[in-house]
Order: sequence, then structure tokens, then C-alpha cells
Amino acid sequence: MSKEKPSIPKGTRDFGPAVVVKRNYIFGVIRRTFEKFGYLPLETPAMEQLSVLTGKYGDEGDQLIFKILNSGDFLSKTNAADIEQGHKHLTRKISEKALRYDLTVPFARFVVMNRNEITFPFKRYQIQPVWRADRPQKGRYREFYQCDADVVGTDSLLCEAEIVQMINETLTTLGLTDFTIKINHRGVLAGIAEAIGEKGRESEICVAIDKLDKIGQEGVRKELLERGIAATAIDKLEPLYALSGSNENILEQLQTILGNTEEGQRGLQDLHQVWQYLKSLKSQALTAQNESGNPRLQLDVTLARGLSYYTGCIFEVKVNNVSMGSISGGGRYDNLTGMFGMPGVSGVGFSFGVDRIYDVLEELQLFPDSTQLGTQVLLVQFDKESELYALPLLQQLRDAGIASELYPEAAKLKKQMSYADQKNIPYVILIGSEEIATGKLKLRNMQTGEQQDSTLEEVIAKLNS
RNA sequence: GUGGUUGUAGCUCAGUUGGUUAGAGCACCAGAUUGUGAUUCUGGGGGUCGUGGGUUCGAGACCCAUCUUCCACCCCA
Repeated sequence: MSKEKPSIPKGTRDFGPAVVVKRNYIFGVIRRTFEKFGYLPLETPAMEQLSVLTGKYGDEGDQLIFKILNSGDFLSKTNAADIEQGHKHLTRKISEKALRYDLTVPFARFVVMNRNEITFPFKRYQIQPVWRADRPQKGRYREFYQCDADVVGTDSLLCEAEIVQMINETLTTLGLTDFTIKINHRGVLAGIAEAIGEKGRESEICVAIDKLDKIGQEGVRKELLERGIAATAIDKLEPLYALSGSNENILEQLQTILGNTEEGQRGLQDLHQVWQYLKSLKSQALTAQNESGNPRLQLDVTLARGLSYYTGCIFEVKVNNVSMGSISGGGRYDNLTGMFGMPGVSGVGFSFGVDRIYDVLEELQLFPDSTQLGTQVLLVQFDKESELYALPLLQQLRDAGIASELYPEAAKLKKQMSYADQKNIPYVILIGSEEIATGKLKLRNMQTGEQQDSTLEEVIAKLNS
């Protein structure tokens, strides 16, 4: 073996103990919220058949899938002609498995494979890592966790309303107060395209206007013209950027603009229904205000995402006043299982991006102190006799629910004390010949330096208070 | 996938137009202090300068390749 420097693949990360504790705190909040709304956990394999994944995310997506080389002689099924036909052809010959790219497609596969055992509507959540062969950037990794909740087998817009509720509850519990849940509808987007005389071109229009806050109105105009959208159509489109007023107000304005298009009407009715549900649920998303004075839930006709598969409502969540992209997104897809030969099943779901939520909580210093707690008390030993004396005490402390540890060898006091100091252990108990003789333990407060002689019962009472 | 950017001790970084033996702060280890951490003092270990080639009498510095970091596109959590 050469002594090479070890490293980890590009875009992947190790998580140290302090980070894992904080991440688990986020996972816990998300998991409890999902379960409170009746979603149950599902886990699927890290790898799927490559054929299950390809073609589900578009051409761009296919390139970002991590393929797994066949085991053994992966060239056994190939010949020289295969290489000449290019990498796409060759890939199918040397790779049959791939790492999962998201949690939605494996979920759809699971639903199709288990359709006879599942009771619909089927609500599941899934918290697992996914892999993308993307080029890493801030907040973008090649291995990251997604936290999905989806329900399939119902068209009810109550699901959409509950998604808003779950987003609001999760982020509120995490201590966030200033965030915006953007909502839009594919029907509205299609209706807009039709109303401005570019029916059927909504994908191109949406890709451009989704960048509005990034490249500005002029940038969008330029891009639309490049994509062949008529200037007269763009003139009709631009007033929509500036729609203002309450959400109800915007809905009314949209009604007059695209109410006579079939798709637009479908979208507006859906959105209206979602608002009705949220009102009856007395949703905080409608009543709570951000620092800017706007409600948390905002209808945004420039929101366009997941165009390749979403068909109904679409969501995106942005934390305000932090430099971070969306931390959550989702929408309704009418035909997800259709790609696996099971048509007519509608689903709706969304996902939290834990890595980004972590960065936001860190930036806003919203992690609670409890995520920093470790060992409460360290027992310091001097020799074999004090170790033997300490062991039953150690067990009694643990039985009392106090996180405690005994330094595992009779190292120098300085060494043991430094250990407590560096692990931020707030208390140390010294057990030497004096303490054994008197039966009184020496409890040292590492913050103040105060020491006092106490019985074990007094120590337990103090640490549990 | 396209275009940039970064890499020197565990960490943050110096290092002059290419010139002797590559430095600092923090961290680490040991001692001052054989029953007391964080503070103080003294001493010490640790680098094939990301990796591999090349130019040169001479490369941490210049050139090429490759890996990595970060950024802008594309796209996306």
C-alpha cells in the first residue's frame, strides 16, 4: 500500500459529532410534523435499476445520475461496435444500476410494485440521501438528504392545504419567523400563455420568467425574444409581474385576465379551493405576517418549477433576508405512476432541503442549546482503588438519567481535566483517597471553578435540577 | 457539460522580479505544578509547498496535465 493522503469524493462531506446532533434535531422536527399529519415512513434502496431512473428527469437529469459499473467483467456484454455508438449506448451495456436521484421516482416505483397491498390515499414520508453528479456549489452537493412527504391516490386539494400547514409548522417549530411560501398553479401558467396568444408555449415562457428576480424584467424580455415569443405577447405578459394587493385581490385580477381560458380557470378554481381549506383550518400561513408585512403564503404567478412533471399546484419556500435559495418545494403531479404502467393516480408532495435549512439556522443562530448538550459530568480517577469506587457511582448517575462518563484510565489529573474542558463537560467529580475515606465526593463546576463536597444523592439532585 | 477561481503545518494565512536550511499566530505535546482544566511562563514535535510531468545552474513561485475548493452559467435541494 502506498501512503496516499486520504480524501473524500468531490461534493461529499463528513459530519462531525456536533454537526450530526444539529442535523438530527432538524430531522426530528420534520419527522414529528410529518407524522402528526398522518404520514408514515418509507425507505427504499440507495440504488435502483438504471432503467427505473432514466428518462424520468429529462435529458439533463439523465446525465446527472450516478451510474454503477456492473460487477466483475463489465465489458463481457460489449464489443468494439458498442464503443463506436457513443457513451449513451455503451452505458446501458456496462451499467444496470444507479444511485437514486430523488425520492419521488423510487416512491412511484414502490407504489406501482405494491399497488395491491397499499390502501389509498397513501401518505408516506421519506428521509434519505440522494446523489447527483452535479458540479458542487454553495448549498449544492453531490450527496445530500431530502425529506419528502407525498400522498397519492386522491385529487383532493386538502392535501395541498395540508402541505402549506406542514411547511408552516415545521419552519415555525425550528424558530423561523420570516419566510414566504410561494404558490402557483400550472393551469394559471398555461392560461397566461394562452391569454397572451402563445398557447402551448408555457414551458419556454416559464423558464424565462422564473428568473425574473435574478435577471430582471429586461433580461427576461431578452430571453423570451430569443426563444421566439412575439413582442406583442411579452407586452401583455409584463403587467403580470407587478400584480399586487392581497392574494384574494390577485386572484380576482387573474380571473379577468385568464378566466376565459380553460386551463386558467382550472388553476384559479384549485387555488381558490386551497384558500378555502386554509381558512377553515385557521391557517397561520394566512394570518401571520412577515417582517415586510406580507402574509407568509403568497400567490406568485412568476413561480415556475418542476415543469417536466408537475401538473397542478406548485410550491416553493424562501427564507427572507438570508442568502440562500429555496429550502423547500413541491407540487402536484397527475401521472407520476403512469411512467410505470399505472395511469390515473394523482399525487402531490413536497420536500425539505436539510442542508440548506441547516445553513439558515446556523446563520440566524436558531439552534437551541439542547443541541449542544453532551456529557454532564466526568468522574476523574486517581488509581485502581478509585476506579473501583467510582464504577457503582457511575452506574447510579446513569440510572438517574444523567449523561456521565468515567475517564477510562488513571491519567494525570491535568489530562483528565483538559478532557472535560474540551468536551465542554460542565461538572467533574474527583474521587481520590480523601473522598473514599469521607464518602463525600468533590464536585467541581468547570465554568466557575467552585468545588464542594457532596454525597452522590446531592450531586444527582443538583444535576437533575 | 461551459467559463473562471483556489490549494504552503491540524486550522487561518505570510513567503519580494525564480536564489542558502520554507515562516507566523492559533492548536497539539512536555515541563514549571506528583490532587485540579480554561489564564501565565519555558521548551518541543509537526510541511516531498494538492499530485504528476516540464523549463532552469537553481522552482513554493514559471509552463502543461490532473485532482480539489469556491463562484457564475445550465439546472436544481
